[in-house]
Amino acid sequence: MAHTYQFPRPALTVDVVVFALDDDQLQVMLIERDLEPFAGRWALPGGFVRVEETLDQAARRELQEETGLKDIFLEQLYTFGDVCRDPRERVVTVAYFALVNLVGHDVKACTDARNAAWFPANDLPRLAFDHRQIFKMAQERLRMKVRYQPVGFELLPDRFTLRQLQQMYELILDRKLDKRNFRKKMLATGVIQETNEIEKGVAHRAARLYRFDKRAYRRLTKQGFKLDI
Amino acid sequence: MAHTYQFPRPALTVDVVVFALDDDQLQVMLIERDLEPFAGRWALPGGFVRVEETLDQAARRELQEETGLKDIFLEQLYTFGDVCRDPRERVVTVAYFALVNLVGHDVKACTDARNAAWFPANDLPRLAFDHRQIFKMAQERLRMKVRYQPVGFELLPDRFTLRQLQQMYELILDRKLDKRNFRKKMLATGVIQETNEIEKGVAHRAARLYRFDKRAYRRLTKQGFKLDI
DNA sequence: TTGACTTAGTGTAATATGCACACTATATTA
DNA sequence: TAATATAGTGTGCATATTACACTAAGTCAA
Repeated sequence: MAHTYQFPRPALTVDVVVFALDDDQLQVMLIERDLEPFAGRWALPGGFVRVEETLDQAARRELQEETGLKDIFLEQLYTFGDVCRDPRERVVTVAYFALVNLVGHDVKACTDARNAAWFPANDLPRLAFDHRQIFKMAQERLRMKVRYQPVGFELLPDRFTLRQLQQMYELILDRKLDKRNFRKKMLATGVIQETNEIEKGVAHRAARLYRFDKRAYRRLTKQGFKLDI
Repeated sequence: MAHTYQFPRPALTVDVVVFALDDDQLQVMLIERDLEPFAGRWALPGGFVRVEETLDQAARRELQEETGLKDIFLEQLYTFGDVCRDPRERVVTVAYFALVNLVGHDVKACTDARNAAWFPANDLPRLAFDHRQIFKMAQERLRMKVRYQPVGFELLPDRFTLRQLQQMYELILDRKLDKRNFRKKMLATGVIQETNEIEKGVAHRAARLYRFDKRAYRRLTKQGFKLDI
């Protein structure tokens, strides 16, 4: 079925930069393209926006179809509209970034038979289209955002140690932080709460587990906060 | 001439929230719609993206066509893609925000015979479509941005007094600032330079004029800065 | 010319925040 | 039970933030 318009229209897509946290690496989800252009090259998950769905819905749908990830933190990043970013025709893409904790989110390799895999954020392969540029903006946004919003908890499991939390910040910001100052500041914000549990299965003194206080979390997500680290 | 695609495509537009600074008000540029839907209602300037132009180019072109404004500060804000934001058909719009100083930028009422005018930001009329929501996000972005980037100088004339600069911050942030602390901090950033000139035609002691240091300005625009006011 | 008025321009002291820094406690494993 | 690995904790110095009030210089009108 054909659709006809008086004036030519750009195609509209969404692309998603999904970040996850490995033990000691920040990871990004990529899929392998099987069609031209850039067949065989890795690319960000994404696809066309349908006329009956919002942009957010399109991003979530494509993400689930291509990687199996669902119900994750997703936020609009920027819209890329260079005329020649796709060699075939004019394609404007609304880029998103997403954060997910690896525990409880299996990546299936997936409905449209494309290969999906995690790559370390600081060692990505060559990407299709302008996806490298999109990734860089997502990384920059994550760095900025993490400093004044309690974002990033989405990268951790439900219960976590302060060590894990600090390591997350260190991976995102790409620098070492002082343990005592970090704990002091983080606890002062009130976003995390002590639990009675401690971690299990470690070959040394076990650390206390914390969880984040959803009430404070929501409040600070709106108001912003100063975690000047 | 008709254009046919295999799948339906949303229309793609740009809309621009233009801020300017009056003596004692933050102003926003609006145009009066002469066509349905929302005929007679005020709306943000904007229009369709052409396939041979980037999104930024589209925003600049529409702005010039509808308001006569050109060569102004322009930055992408967010892309609005709710399914029913335009009652006629699916329209996705890439919103921009712009800053302009009123001196030297006449608003003509304009090529496509629509009425263009400035309105005080805190007393806008009812707007067409979801433009109220777009405006609110632009205002919020401006508030956030002004605190850690030397943006906002675009709202002032080439030479300005510290009083004008402080008033601009007060209007954007909607709160009073301490004069001495403001001057201290602002001068400490190094973005503004003293000139030998003083203001003219005022009925009281004339204030020194300053200009902003373009070199420092560009550096701090990239690096970010902390003007914790 | 002078007095009234209006805004420009300036410094300090108290408080809060940021930052650097090292040892003891507790669990596991051999 | 000794070795090892990480957890967990406080202080002092430097810097930044804030609150706050008077004199200086110009215009204008009587």
